[in-house]
Amino acid sequence: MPEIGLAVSTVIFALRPHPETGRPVLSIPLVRRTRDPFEGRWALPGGWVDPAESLGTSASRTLVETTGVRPSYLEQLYTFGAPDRSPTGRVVSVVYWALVRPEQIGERTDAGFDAHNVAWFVADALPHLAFDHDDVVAYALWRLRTKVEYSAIAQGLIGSTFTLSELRQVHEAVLDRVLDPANFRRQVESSGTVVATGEHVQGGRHRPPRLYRYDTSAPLADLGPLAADPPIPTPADPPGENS
Amino acid sequence: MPEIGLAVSTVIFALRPHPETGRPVLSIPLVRRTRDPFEGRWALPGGWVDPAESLGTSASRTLVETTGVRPSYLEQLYTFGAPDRSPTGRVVSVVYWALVRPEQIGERTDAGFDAHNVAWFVADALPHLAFDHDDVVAYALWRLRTKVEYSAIAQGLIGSTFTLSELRQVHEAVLDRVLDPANFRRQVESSGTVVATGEHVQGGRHRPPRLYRYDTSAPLADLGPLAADPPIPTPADPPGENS
DNA sequence: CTGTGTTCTGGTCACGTTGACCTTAACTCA
DNA sequence: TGAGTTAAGGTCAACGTGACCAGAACACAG
Repeated sequence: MPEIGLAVSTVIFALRPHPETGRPVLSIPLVRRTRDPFEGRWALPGGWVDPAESLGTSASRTLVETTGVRPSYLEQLYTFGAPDRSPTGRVVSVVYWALVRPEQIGERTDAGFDAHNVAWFVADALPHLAFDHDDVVAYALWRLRTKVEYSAIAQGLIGSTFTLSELRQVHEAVLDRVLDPANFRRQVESSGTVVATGEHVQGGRHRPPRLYRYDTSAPLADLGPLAADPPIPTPADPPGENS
Repeated sequence: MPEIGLAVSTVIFALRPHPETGRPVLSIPLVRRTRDPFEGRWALPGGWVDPAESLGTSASRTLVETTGVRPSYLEQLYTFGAPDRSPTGRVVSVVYWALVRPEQIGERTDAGFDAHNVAWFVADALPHLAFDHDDVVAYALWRLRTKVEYSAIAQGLIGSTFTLSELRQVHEAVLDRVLDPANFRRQVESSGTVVATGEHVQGGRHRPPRLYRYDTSAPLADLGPLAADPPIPTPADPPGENS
């Protein structure tokens, strides 16, 4: 009953400025393989499951270790276990997907971080990945795009306060489709997932938009009777920050 | 990286006559544990993953071996891997859920089948199960009930031809809620998943209902870019049957 | 043979949601 | 002061849904 390696991998999503247009675009951090199976090819961040830790904890740990980002949302995606998916032996991968807020993408410079082997890619223009990770990413993208339409997960990609225009841009970037501002407003406001702070953003050359905040009492996504993964522990939270 | 046992379990759903009322009710077959962890308690059918077989194949195999039923639908549900879910060591379980048509529930009498340790239970009145299988079943039930409302999986629980009244009873049994016959008819017919055979069912003391058949060109459920599990091989298909 | 009870089948109606579109508000900048 | 911009609120038609109604087509009792 052993002989089967158990790994976790995570598809991490964040909105980053497009390298050419500069507009926010859905992006994924990848890790370059430095060892034999698929050496030199890009792959999803991940690692072996420690026998003492849960699958979700294992995902957060390997995710932070390899990419340095701190996710705002983590959910199990699917378990991939085709017998031939790794040429070096049987490996079953429990895959998670995660969302990261722009402010949490710290540009790491600490020891143990190899900038040459970790890089962000535009989600719709990835290179051919190692293992079956092309399929994994395709499925994760489908899940994210499906879920952003019926749940409030977009908050996992945006800061704590925002204008409805900014929130709409998140949805547009994920769905890769322009949305009607007025209809988007109506939909979001009637959903009750969002609350106006009362403040307005000054400085634009137009009418100052209201600031909003997500209603923290509402769940970010409906997982049914499944308990959500525990929040990721923060190594160093800026004191005085009211997140 | 070993030390972690990898298992599969399956939550199998079928409609069977309620032991008291006789009306069709959502039911689940369970297996009584004959070995140490949770000995004597009922648990989901399953077993260890063979290093040579895929996860889906492993689920179908263990499912047939222990319960004898042949599923019409099989889908991965979730992977459970809490460190303490098995008292004898670390076990990660990839859980599938399956649907079985009434005609496929053969009452097994062959050797190797222990009727005393396999039994069907009403899904909403299960005993307290081994391991974390109570949670597993709760999640599977939620998924089934959610999915029956927006997909055509109900065909996995019904024979090849049926009246809309019979199909409605399947939905009612799954959702545990009565549905308006006229509205149900409108919804199903406009979905295009079902085709009238042209025949009618005689014999009832009322207007003879049309017979329908599922449109086999339409997928049973939308899994996104994920390939559906391969159809379960039939040990002995009745020849001449046009399934 | 006729009435009654049953389900089947097609229909109407009110209501809520959605996409398309319009209008005014409120700001900056030339 | 006017032009340009986005914000914010509104209308309207189309659509899907739940509640409900009514005739159709059978079996059965009397």
